[in-house]
Amino acid sequence: MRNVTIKEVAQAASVSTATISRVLNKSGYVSEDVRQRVLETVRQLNYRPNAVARNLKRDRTHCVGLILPDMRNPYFMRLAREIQALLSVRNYHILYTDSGADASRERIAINFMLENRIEALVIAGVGENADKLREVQERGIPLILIDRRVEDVHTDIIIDDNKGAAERAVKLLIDKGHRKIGILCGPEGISTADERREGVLNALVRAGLNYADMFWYSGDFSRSSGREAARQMTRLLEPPTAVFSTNNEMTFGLYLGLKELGQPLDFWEVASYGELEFAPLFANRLAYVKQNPEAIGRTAAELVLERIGGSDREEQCSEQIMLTPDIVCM
Amino acid sequence: MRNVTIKEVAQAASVSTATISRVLNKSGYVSEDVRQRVLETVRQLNYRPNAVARNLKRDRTHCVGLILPDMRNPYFMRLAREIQALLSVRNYHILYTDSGADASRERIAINFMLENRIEALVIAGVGENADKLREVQERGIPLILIDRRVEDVHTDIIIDDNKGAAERAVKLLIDKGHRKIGILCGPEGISTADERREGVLNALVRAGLNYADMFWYSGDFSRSSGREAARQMTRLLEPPTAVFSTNNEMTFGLYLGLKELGQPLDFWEVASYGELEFAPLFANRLAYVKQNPEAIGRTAAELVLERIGGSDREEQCSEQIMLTPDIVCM
DNA sequence: TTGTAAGCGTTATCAT
DNA sequence: ATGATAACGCTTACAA
Repeated sequence: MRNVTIKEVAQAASVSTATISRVLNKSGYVSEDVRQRVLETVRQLNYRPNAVARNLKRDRTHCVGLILPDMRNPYFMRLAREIQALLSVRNYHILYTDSGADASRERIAINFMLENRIEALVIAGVGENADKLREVQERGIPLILIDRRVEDVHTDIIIDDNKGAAERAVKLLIDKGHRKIGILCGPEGISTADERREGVLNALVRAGLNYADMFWYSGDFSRSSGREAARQMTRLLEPPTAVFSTNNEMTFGLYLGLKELGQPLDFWEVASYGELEFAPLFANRLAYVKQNPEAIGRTAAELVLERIGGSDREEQCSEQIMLTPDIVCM
Repeated sequence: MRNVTIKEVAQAASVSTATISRVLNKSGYVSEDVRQRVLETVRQLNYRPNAVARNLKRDRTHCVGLILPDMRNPYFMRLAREIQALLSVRNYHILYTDSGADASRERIAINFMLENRIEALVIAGVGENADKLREVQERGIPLILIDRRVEDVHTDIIIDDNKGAAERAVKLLIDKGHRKIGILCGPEGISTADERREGVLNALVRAGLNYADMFWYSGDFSRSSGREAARQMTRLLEPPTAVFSTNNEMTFGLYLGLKELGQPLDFWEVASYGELEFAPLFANRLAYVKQNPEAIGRTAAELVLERIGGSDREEQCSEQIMLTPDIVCM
């Protein structure tokens, strides 16, 4: 069954396409009986307007792009869900891509979205596509960074106080008396990783501890790198007595690693940046930085609507919205 | 910076729009020097073709719709990620909606997708929109059901052998000697819930056990209903000695409930339909039906491509692909 | 090898 | 209150 066009509806209802359009968009005047007749014909022919044509004509798509590094991470999905929920109320829809934390896939996704004339882009970027992101801006598309900064891109951003929170988390370990701490870092270049590392350093310095006394593990925010860290740290002659993991997936991996190694899960005092959903089930000796992905999502959605629908003053100031997460001890 | 149109590029390169189009699409003949000149101009003007216009003209959007009931459930997200990965290789993109297991939101999403002329729809439906789904089919859009059936909709479907797997899981509990089992059911009307319930009944009948001797809890596949089940079951004068939970979220909730009630996590022998990512960390007395969302995603993606690109024989047979999950004991 | 122009399905302006 | 009709930005016969 081919799709019916507005022209065919017009013919069937013996009115002009303009009238059909007016009825369907509730724009302009149309007499009640004609309106009824049109509506009836629309129903009979099961007419469904072609949004592609409408988008071309109106030069708006009601689509917002969303690019995230991993849709299996509940943190990002809670965030995504919140955005979607809020935008859908205003009849905006999401073109969603999982970049897999891969710069080239991210580029492809941005290009696709550009060609499809998304009206705004929300992205937790891998950090290497500053040029593309600037292009987005130059084309007048509101760009909203979430979770991570991108060097040389200046725009709205919604982000944790990564440094501060990491510092507090590590301080907590130090206050409990730990002097040798395993630090599981994320990939350099990702702003969250860098800032959290800075926070760690701050905490050490303030406590008069030595950088070199810690065990530094450089991971990639993945589960498997957390696992690997566990393996390495248990093998040390003098293993750390506590661990600070800079993201939730690595923390998860750390526990998986301990389990595989036959060690008890409370082998270390652990502090984690980011929550583990299942932590309440078993954890003791665990503290975590409680992020609020829903808040980020909500703020992002509001900002999108503001920027899209907003006034036409060309230069709006870009906002940096910083969230201060709590630290939760189990 | 307004978007440049093909016309402007043509002017700047002093050729016709047709030539630009030919260069960019590598279609038809164009001399090498003109080609170079065009490419250069395209670069200089930073021209980016308008996919909306192209889609209208070509009558294809390269978009596939995906509707899932909950993007926070890792099961669905693993599935979604796999679909996306495979489709993106063939330059297809995903229009993704979280229906929140809500029929009316699902309707809205389907309508939106219909208007936006998606080329195929993959959906784990709530079950109440058979009419809409049939409309999708009638419009010639390949429809692929995953995970759940929808009554009166006949099309490709990729699905677990829910009944068989549930039966085996319950048999396992019975074989271990359990005679009073708590059964955590999902919402009636959702095919997975219904089929798993059937599987349970089969297992009971085959073992000569009495329906009425079990504790039946009717939940909604959510974490909180699992929690509530734990509360009710521990309050019984004669609590069950084992539990079969018909989905992963309820199993999670069950454990959360136990924890809140101050009970040990191995209070019950548990069998769960669907995996808990963190189960390896603590679980004993847990068996689970190991689903394979990646396989479902992969199969769905392949089917989409086959249906879209496939030959034009109008009537292709619809396939029912049934996966047989293993049961894993921890 | 290149250009002209019709048309994709809408919306919106201008007549009437 | 309604109808013609010119766009929107592209692709693709068809001409040249």
